[in-house]
Amino acid sequence: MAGPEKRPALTDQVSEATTARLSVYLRCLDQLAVAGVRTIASKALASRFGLSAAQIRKDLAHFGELGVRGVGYDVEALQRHLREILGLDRRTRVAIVGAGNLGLALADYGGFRDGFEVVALFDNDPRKIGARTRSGLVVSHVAELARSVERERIDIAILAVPAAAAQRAVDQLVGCGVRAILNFAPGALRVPPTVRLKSVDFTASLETLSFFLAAERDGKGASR
Amino acid sequence: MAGPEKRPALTDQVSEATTARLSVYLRCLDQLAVAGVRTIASKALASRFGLSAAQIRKDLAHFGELGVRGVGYDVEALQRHLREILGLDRRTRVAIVGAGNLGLALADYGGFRDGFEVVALFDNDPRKIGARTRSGLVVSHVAELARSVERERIDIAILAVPAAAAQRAVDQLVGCGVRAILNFAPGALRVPPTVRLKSVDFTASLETLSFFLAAERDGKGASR
DNA sequence: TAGATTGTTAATCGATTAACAATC
DNA sequence: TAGATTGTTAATCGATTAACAATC
Repeated sequence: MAGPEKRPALTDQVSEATTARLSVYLRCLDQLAVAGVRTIASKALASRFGLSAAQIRKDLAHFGELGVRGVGYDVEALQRHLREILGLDRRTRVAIVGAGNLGLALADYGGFRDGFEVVALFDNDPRKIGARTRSGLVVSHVAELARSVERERIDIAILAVPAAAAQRAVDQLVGCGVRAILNFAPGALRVPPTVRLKSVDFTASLETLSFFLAAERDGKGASR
Repeated sequence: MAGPEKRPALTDQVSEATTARLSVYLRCLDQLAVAGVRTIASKALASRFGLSAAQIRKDLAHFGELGVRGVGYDVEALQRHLREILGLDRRTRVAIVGAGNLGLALADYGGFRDGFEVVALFDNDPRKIGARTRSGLVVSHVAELARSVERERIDIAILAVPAAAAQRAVDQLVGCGVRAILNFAPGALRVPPTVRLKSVDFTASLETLSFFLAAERDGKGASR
């Protein structure tokens, strides 16, 4: 006799690629809602980005029957669903580690979705401690990290330190109990399997473009 | 009788994923070289990040016989090869469009590889024109874009404008003949097939992390 | 020669796309 | 009912991994 059905965890079923697309779908729905569109078909949605309608339907189907056959998706309802799926229906408290150019820019960046609040900013350079961002956030010393993560109930840490300092900073964050890290430092980082690390390696992205330019220059270029 | 062998373009053979990894390999080799390591096996290299040795060998094999059987890869030689493959053996001239927090931070960011030079910075806000970054770069009006792209021989444009302005800016860049764009604005963008667009959507990455936290909270969380 | 490690081919895995029955 | 479009299953495609012959 079989044991009780153990449904596989949602995060195991849903690929990283799918998850990343959910954000893009939501952003598009926001535009549609503003434009007064009430209902949209996967095909119409697909034509807005370069994706296939089947992929959109499959991505969304992970989370239940979100559409209506013969009709399409209700824009507002799907917005609400995606917001909830992405955890955007609650406040997410963010700490930024690294108060250099990038860390400061991210602290004042206006493009995060409602719900994300940058509540702490750290650096290890004594000269930066106590400085204020334009939005009034004060730079704290990383020695305060553990205390702050607990008191401020940090959900996600954004890492904006130089590559050479990144692994140590990650280790500190993990030691403080941070479960999710968005890393802007280039290069590979190690985290224990319980911690989610997502890296935004824009230097590598830039070098990818450089690769394509070099290949085209050499006449080995793409034909696309 | 068959026509002359038409070798498929290098950029068609090599996947985007492979290309992105080349940067990471190179960064690792730089560390090894500094540490005085002369030779490294794919297996040892793999253990440094979470990748498999087979994948590294396969990635590198796209570009010729870069290793020595029975021995491994010569660190310095592989460094040189990767630099050349990635086009890092020449200067790459970069323009940044958008002089907000992020654009200014990127203009002064110290982490780009040698060879990348930020030579121009644009905005459409008259109040920002003429301002100087810490490194002395002057903000120009986007109306100057076409002239500047030609005169400054811009290779790559970095887009750091708000989401709402991104598509228009992309269209302008494309109109000016820019062939490669690194985009930091969230959301989907359209470019003609001749232009390489690489997006760094860190807001989507942040929302991905938020998704995992939400899933774990609901007990649907990952088991990994 | 024996041991090690590559480059490459074959097997596996996962993600995307196509097709279609279900159903509004 | 006819037309449209979903959710889902099957087919395709591509990328990763495993295996091994080549060779230092």
